[in-house]
Amino acid sequence: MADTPPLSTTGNPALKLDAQLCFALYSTLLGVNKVYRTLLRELDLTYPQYLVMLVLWERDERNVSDICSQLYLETATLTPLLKRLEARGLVNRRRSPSDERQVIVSLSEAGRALYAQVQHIPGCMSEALSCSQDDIVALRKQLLTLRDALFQHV
Amino acid sequence: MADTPPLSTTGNPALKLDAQLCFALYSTLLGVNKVYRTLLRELDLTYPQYLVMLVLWERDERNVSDICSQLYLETATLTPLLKRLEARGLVNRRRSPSDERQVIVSLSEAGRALYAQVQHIPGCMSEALSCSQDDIVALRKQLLTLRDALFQHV
DNA sequence: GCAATTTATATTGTGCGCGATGTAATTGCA
DNA sequence: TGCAATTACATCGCGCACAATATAAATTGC
Repeated sequence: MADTPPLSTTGNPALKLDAQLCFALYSTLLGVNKVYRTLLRELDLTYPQYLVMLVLWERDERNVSDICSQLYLETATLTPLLKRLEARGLVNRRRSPSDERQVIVSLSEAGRALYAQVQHIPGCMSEALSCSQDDIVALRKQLLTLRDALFQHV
Repeated sequence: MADTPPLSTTGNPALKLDAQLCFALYSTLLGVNKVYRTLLRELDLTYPQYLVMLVLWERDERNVSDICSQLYLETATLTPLLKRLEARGLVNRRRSPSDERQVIVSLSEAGRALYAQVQHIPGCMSEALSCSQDDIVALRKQLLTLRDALFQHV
């Protein structure tokens, strides 16, 4: 039954695209990225670069693995990204004197100053989501539960 | 106020990473991809490739822009992906005789046969999400509402 | 009937995102 | 003390994802 030729009327309903939570997540994120691209274009930042700036604005002087774990990314992703931010003059990178294996990432003056230029972004995104603040809070909570389950599973 | 040096106690609360719905979405999708990578490794498929196969299993013989619009992707993303699936022998690509601009994508015999090998995947993913079916349905619905708002906004 | 426009797909360049692998610094422990 | 194991980061290769651009086919307007 399950492995018969997949005609739309006979296929496994769980394999239908429009039934899948993961595709809803995936395609929604495509939309999020699209909106962020327009919001961040004038700052010449990508969304992942913006995320790195957000974590540094919250707490400066962090090593790479700190940033990795907060953003759920691998160093293979962040090392080149941080080098691009350094090349743009937004962050500095230096080895920790106490542990030469660690690279300490810190905001440059320009990186700190950029904070003033992103104040409107949460509001713009909120508007794009056109969704009540209560819904946003509830949805965020549900997603974090999912995220924990997914990362725990692997 | 908003553009003072971003100390963690004085910064704009809306710019805190852990308050952001979009980061919850982003990081949750990283987890989804991680789980799919392990599930799809034995089939040697990536998640976007799996999505293309899903849409073809639902309805075969579709042109590229059909697939693009159903997956919310651009042709610049799908054209190389489809060529890789063709090189793997899972799909065929041919120009439409009635409109030479269109490329019709269809399942090969191997592509159809692969359907039998993915029957367990929704169940595995469901388990990884460790979340009630009702929650999944509700969450999916909320995400689709968000997605519509985001794509309408741009 | 043919130029202008639109449509469908392809190409190029840039930036993620990560598995696999490498290297140097540090730690642990016999 | 010495050396194996671990940790922190970097590098490489591949596959998305898309903006910008190109090209050819089809359609429209006149």
